[in-house]
Amino acid sequence: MTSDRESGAHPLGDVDRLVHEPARLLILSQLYVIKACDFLFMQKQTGLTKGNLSSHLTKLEDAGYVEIIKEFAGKRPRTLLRLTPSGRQAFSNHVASLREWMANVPNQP
Amino acid sequence: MTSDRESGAHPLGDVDRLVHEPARLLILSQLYVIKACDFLFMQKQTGLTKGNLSSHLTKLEDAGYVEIIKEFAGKRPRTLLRLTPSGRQAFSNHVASLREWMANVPNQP
DNA sequence: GCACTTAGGTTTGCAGTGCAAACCAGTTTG
DNA sequence: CAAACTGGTTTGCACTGCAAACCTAAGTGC
Repeated sequence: MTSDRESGAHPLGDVDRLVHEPARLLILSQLYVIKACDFLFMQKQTGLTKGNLSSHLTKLEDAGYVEIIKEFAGKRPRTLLRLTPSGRQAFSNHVASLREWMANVPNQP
Repeated sequence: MTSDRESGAHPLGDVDRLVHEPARLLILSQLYVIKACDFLFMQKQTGLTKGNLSSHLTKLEDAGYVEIIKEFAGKRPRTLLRLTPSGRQAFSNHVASLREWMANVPNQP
């Protein structure tokens, strides 16, 4: 019964996979800077398909990382996206982990 | 018939998901520095379970990113791991993409 | 008024993946 | 000889990312 798994105290060992996903990194990094935008703007910025973007957003919303506000602009629906405080925190932590990890990766091939 | 998907020329848009996986980032970054090691050493370093490590290594081998050399140390089998040139290249590219992307992420919350 | 298109997304189907548990061949120990 | 350990590999499964298909409401041609 040797316990097989070791400590796991590595910078990347217990990374938040919800944040680590590339598409979501793009979404979060946008919101991290611009505070709020609508669905279509985000689609342009990230290059994702609507379906794809929609499901990533839902996932981020379920995690409490982004707030999805639906309102009407005139008579047309519009979806506003905003980073929640805990989303901001999670993203910031993730980037910090990456930076820390990368600090140990030498530059020269 | 609006084409839905946009260019996708973002730094993270077409990231190599084989490399991006956290467990594999750990493996590759180890090999990037130490040139070669055996299975158990890698397990200690990464904190992965054997099964998990084994399957990640197989995947990296299939991709041509690591070389898995089986030999005997006395009477006991030993598995040596080494980064291939293309693995080194792929990892290096990936880190470069991350660095580039992170350069646009502001430090302050 | 009525068909058709467009905007703005959501839901569905499916292939691919990461994970640990179960397994296995060979070796050492009691 | 049996039990336990080494050094891994294979299996089973739940989850996930993706694009295609779908949906509802607003505009447009006639």
